[in-house]
Amino acid sequence: MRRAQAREANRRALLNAASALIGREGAAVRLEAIAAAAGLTTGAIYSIFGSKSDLMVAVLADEISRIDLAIHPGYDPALPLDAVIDRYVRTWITTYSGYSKAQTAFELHLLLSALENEDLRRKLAEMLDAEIGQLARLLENRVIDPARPSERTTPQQGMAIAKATKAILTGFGLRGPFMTDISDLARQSCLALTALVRTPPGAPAEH
Amino acid sequence: MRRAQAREANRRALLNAASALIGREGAAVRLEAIAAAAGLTTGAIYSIFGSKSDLMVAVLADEISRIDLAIHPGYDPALPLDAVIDRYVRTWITTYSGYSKAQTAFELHLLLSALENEDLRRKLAEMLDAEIGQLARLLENRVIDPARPSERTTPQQGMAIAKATKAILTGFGLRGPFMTDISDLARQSCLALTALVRTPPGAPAEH
Amino acid sequence: MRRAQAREANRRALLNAASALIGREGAAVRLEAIAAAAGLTTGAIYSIFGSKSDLMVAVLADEISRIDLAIHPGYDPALPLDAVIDRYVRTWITTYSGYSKAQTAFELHLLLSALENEDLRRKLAEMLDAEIGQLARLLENRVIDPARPSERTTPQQGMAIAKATKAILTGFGLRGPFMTDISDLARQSCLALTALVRTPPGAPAEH
Amino acid sequence: MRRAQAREANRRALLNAASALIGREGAAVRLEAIAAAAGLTTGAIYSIFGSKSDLMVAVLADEISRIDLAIHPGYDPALPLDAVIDRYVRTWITTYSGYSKAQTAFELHLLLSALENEDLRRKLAEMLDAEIGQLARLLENRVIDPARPSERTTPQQGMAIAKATKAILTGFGLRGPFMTDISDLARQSCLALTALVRTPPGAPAEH
DNA sequence: GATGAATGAGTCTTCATTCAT
DNA sequence: AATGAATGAAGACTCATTCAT
Repeated sequence: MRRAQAREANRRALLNAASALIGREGAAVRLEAIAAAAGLTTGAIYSIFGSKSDLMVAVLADEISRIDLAIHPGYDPALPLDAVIDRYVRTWITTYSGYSKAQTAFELHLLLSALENEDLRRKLAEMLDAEIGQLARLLENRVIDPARPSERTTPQQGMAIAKATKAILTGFGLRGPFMTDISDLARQSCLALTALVRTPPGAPAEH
Repeated sequence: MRRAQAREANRRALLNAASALIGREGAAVRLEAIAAAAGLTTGAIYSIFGSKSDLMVAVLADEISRIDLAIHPGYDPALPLDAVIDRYVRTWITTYSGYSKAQTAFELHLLLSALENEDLRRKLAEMLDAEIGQLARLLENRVIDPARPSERTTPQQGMAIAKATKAILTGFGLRGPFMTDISDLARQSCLALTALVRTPPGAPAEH
Repeated sequence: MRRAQAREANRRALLNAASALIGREGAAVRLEAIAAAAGLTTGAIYSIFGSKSDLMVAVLADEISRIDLAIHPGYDPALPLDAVIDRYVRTWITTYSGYSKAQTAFELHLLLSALENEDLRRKLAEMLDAEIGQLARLLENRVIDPARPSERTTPQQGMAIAKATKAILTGFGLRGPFMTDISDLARQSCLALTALVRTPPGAPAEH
Repeated sequence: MRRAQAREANRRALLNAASALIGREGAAVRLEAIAAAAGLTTGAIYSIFGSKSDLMVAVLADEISRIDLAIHPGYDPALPLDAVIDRYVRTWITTYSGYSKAQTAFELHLLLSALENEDLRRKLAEMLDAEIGQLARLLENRVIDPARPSERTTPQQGMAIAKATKAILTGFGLRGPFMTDISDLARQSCLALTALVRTPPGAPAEH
């Protein structure tokens, strides 16, 4: 029994070390560095994970479950659409501006690994889907225009705005290190996205 | 004089070969493969570009200017804002859907390198700025609402929409490999961004 | 424990192989050749020495200690100064005449590297100091003139002769490839250096 | 005729550039660097010298003739042996302490090249022989012991001391960068070498 | 006679992976 | 189960040399 515990502890140590080092140095970290940071040797990685790529998958899976744990609680159902978005984006901006370059780098590395590894790709796709789903649920059944309180977002509309919002935030996030202050524009852009579900006086142009 | 032409032809051949191979195999392509595909040798790459990483930067710059070329051939100044955006996004989608996973990966690689290398960061920032500037110029002085033809986008407004548009396209581009068909949503989202400059009947919510 | 022994054996094998090949082909030997001659692979060299240049330093240190080992096995304390020198020089000549041109070249290479690399310079300086120190200890407290057995070399005198002896041997060694047979002259010159500590009937000329 | 002059000028420029760069960077200088320093291109080197190694030979030959030009004039024939040596060594020390590391490096490079190229070796051997011959002539027919003015050095003795002196100075010269102040010891050691031709009261020990 | 663009062989170095202990 | 020494394939980069202009 104690054997199994020790092994689990080693697994954890390696996972943490890997996560930290990937954030700092990228996916090209040497296994020896990870092992050393965990107080072990490369052999242990092979004993526990089988290969570098398997270790990477494990790190991603671990990261995903960690994020899931930190998920945001429901907002007041009475809030109108733009208020929800505004709140969400403000939270995102706050969180993101606290992000170090290293963390951004870490996510890019994960994306990259996922692009090169079908297993990872699927896992990441699931994770992103779940994330979007959560936001979509937050955005559905919301009053769009306070003047017409009966008109509320459908689940499909919630999903559409969720996807667009996530996309624009991703875009601003990545371009952040290359531009000057974007937080205001990011917020206003997200609010502008509510136009996706606003029926203008004229005609909505579907393709 | 023919010497310079030959060199330029070689440069082009290398750029094309590199672009194609990176699209197929990712940024890890061997220089020898690129050189061979261009009918040259690795030495030529060093003679012309100086190093692998410099070649990469050149490829990216070339890629960007290629997209720009495909897009900006002078739009009719009479087109209203949303028509210009619609056209721009359609072109982008066409170009981008021809993009392979590997090409996306290539861009991520460059972003990452740029995060770790101040020189590269600056270069990339410049390129992105220029890119946005071009789009901004396309979007300025456009009729916003056909009903009020005298009201046109200011340069500041053009810049704001350009930034937001680029961000959202970046976001959709990156998330593409992990989502199903996003082209319609991408287009509509971009159009929704025109809300950034539309004066709603009610009150504009500045922070 | 056997692991450490095996590693040490590999270290030795690489050192010997390197020494032999450098003697035959010069400092430009390929690492692969050295590794192969030792029945190992290039990776082993990096595992054990870290780099080619570190291997080179190790070879030199080994070479020096080998000569020292061959020479200093405790000379009889009763031997007078000139006998010790005579013996020392004879050993040196024997060792050195086994030296190939390439080995001389190897030492020149190291000297050069040391002139261009402060780290190496210090290391080499230490090694040379130690070498001289050993010889100096061999030469101190020796009877200078059998007729006056109570008069013995001081440590300072031992050091002076050691330095001069080493210098002249270095000189003869380097000039060897460009001159015909110098061994007799080398030996006699070293003996002549004892004049440094012999009180001539007349006056000692200090500067 | 002007063609030939231009070519000769280019030859000189390349020779000078090569000499300077070898002194600074060693024999591993790239031809392009030499050519650039001479305001030409690598092709010119091949046109004029044929190959890198041929250029090296030409540089050495040039260097030799330059040194020959700077040769020292005869000393007063009445000076006794040790005075001549003393004077010679003092001059050497003065000259040598003005030597830059680069110059020492340059000579080492020449030695090295000579060890690897039979042509160069022969040329250098000739040069060194000539040098020693000159010193030998300076040292022959000199009074050894002022008390016995009729006893003078034979040509053979002059040659022997010359060889030994040159050797010890070479040795001290090379070890200079690795030791602290050696000038006094160098001078005294050279004077001690006169013991080679001094008949001690006892018996001279020939092998 | 000089140019300079391209060649291409030559080598060091890295690092995931294996396996005897 | 972990160690850690050795493997060995992979690849970037250098630079003397060639040759069409």
